[in-house]
Amino acid sequence: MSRDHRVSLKDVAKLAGVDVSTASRILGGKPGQRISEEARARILEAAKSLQYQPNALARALRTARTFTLGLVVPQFDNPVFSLAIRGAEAAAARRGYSILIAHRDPDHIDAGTYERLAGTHRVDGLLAASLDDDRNLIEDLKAAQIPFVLMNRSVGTSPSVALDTESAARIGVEHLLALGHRRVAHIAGRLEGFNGQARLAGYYGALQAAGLPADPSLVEPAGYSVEGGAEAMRRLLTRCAPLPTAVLAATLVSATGAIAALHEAGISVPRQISVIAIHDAPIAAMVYPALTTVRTPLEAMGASAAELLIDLIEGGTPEAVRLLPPSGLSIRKSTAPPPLDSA
Amino acid sequence: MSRDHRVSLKDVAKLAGVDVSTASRILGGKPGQRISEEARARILEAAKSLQYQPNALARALRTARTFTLGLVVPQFDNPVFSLAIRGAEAAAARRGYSILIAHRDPDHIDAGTYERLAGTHRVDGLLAASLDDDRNLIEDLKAAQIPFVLMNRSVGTSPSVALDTESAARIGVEHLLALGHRRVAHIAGRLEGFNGQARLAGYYGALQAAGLPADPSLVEPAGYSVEGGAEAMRRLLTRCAPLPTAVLAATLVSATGAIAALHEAGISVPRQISVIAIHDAPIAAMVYPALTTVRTPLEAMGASAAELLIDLIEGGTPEAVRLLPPSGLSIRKSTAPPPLDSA
DNA sequence: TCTACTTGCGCAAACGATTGTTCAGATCGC
DNA sequence: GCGATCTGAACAATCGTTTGCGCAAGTAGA
Repeated sequence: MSRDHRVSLKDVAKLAGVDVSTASRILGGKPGQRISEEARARILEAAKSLQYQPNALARALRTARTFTLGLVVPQFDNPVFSLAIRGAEAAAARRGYSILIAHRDPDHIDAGTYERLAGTHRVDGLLAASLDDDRNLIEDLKAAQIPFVLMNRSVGTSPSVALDTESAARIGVEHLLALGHRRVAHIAGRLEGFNGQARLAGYYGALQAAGLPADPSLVEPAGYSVEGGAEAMRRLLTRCAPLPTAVLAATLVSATGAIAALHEAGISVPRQISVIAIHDAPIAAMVYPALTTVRTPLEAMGASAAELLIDLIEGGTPEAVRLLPPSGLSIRKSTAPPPLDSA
Repeated sequence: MSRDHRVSLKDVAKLAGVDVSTASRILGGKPGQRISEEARARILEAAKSLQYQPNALARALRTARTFTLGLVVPQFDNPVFSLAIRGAEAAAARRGYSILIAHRDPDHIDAGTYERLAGTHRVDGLLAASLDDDRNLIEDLKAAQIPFVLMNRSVGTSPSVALDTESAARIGVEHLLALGHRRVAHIAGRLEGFNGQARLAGYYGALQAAGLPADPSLVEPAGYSVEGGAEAMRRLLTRCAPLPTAVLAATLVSATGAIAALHEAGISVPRQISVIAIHDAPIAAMVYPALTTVRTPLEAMGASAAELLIDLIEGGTPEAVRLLPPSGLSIRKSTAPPPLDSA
């Protein structure tokens, strides 16, 4: 691992007394090569004694394969994405790929990010996580014929791995209904996006299945920030005539904002109003009261996206659109039966 | 950006009617080249019309410079590291570098991670974030003569960017003292590590400066998990004869655990016991009561580490060990004057 | 007008691998 | 014993750049 004279195939070949091409066939080549046992042993021996490490650059230049995946995320400090990154990195590593990360400011449209990754760095494929549906981007990637997988959302038939947010929302509402709640509000993300739509469907679906009316005045968009969640909660508190007894929050982040707003208003969680959030992460246990959540497989989403992308790159014709089901509830302290006088 | 026939320097040169070497000198070379204005214009024009993007692989092969930094982190889903990653990515991008990430399981010692990055991927340098001092690793990197920068800790004179945790701890304690507290406990991380030592020094330093005794029974190690923080708080509650009226927690995570334990014990925060934490992130505002924190420049740490590494790579002889001072307090709801009867 | 620079650019050799082709020697059938 | 076949390994081109060197033309000085 000395820097000044990195050992190359040439050194290995010289030591083993063979041509570099022969060394290459043993060390890097496909298995079906005709090489004598004797030479193979000498080459392996030489490679080991010199601590040979192939130069990925040279190999990539020749073969046009970098074994590198480009990962574009809108925010690193969102648990949804950090867990997904971790899953993707692990899965990629298992299959011999590395990950080149790039940040993409969601507000500042900049297709250059993808082009730099694909054109200059020659990544083999792109993992695109984003908060909203970006149809232009998808068209560009398709036109460029570069393998890509969408993460955290699904658009048309483009390859993607997303969460089954509809089921997650349904499960969340069902838990509240099982506790006895009949008036359940929904603090949504953005209603128009892929996940926003799915949550809404799950929320209404669960209510209807229980024979409850779908009341749009109980739904309040909040975006994906703490403050957004708090404001949405305040709006619900002032607007709703009989207050809801429970709330389904789109994400951990908006749930915590909502809880803060309830504290401010002097409303006890869960005694007066229960709160359940979609997604689970360590921070759910850290807020007060600890949040009951619907567990979603964030890490698996990253892993699955990486797997799918690699399958795509390596030429399989894999199933293209995956939706990962939630993996159950983490019942903590923020949900309870409704107050007795609410009936 | 079509895939099948990527445009190379040869294409540009042909279109401009010059040799590839000439095109290279204009497009990639250093500024001080002797080229006619006329040729330069033709080449630039050709490059633009063909949408030429240089192949970083080929360039790297020739120049032995990849303009890529390897970033090794022990956990992606820790706010300390996700913010640092974001800072590092942004700073690197500003200087034309990309970041290749690798996870390194802190429990599973595996030097291979670094070797793969340096040997196979040929990154220009390594950004090493870790939870504990890893002297072997440092020796290896030094021996390999590969530029590296330690993040979030400092060991000897190795290049590093860490937080001035000692000042952070001191500032935290000073805030508590200013509110009138005289009996301040410390929920520490791990006492032996770089940051653990620094926090302890800051904590004792502030107490001594105020003429207060240094009482080791008020210091309780907790590790870096929510549950660790809770257990440490419980131990303090049972052990300390007059209870402390305030607590300095090593991190956001242990602070939330501590608060949970206080809630369980029926102790009101901040009325009976104040809590202040080191580090600041959105979740600080989300716990109840909202945490007062000492703000530390996590994103700047990542950025500064990347900057320093790039300086190192590009041959400057920059100041090697940086300690970033905290940037003040975020005073929220978890600190208040001590109860009147505590004096 | 002749030498001596300067200028602008092309030639060709790298960088470190992969891979199609060639080629010498061994093996085989007859 | 001789041509055909097979085997194992070397030869050489190639991927897309960068860069030392040399060469022709132009310019200047004497």
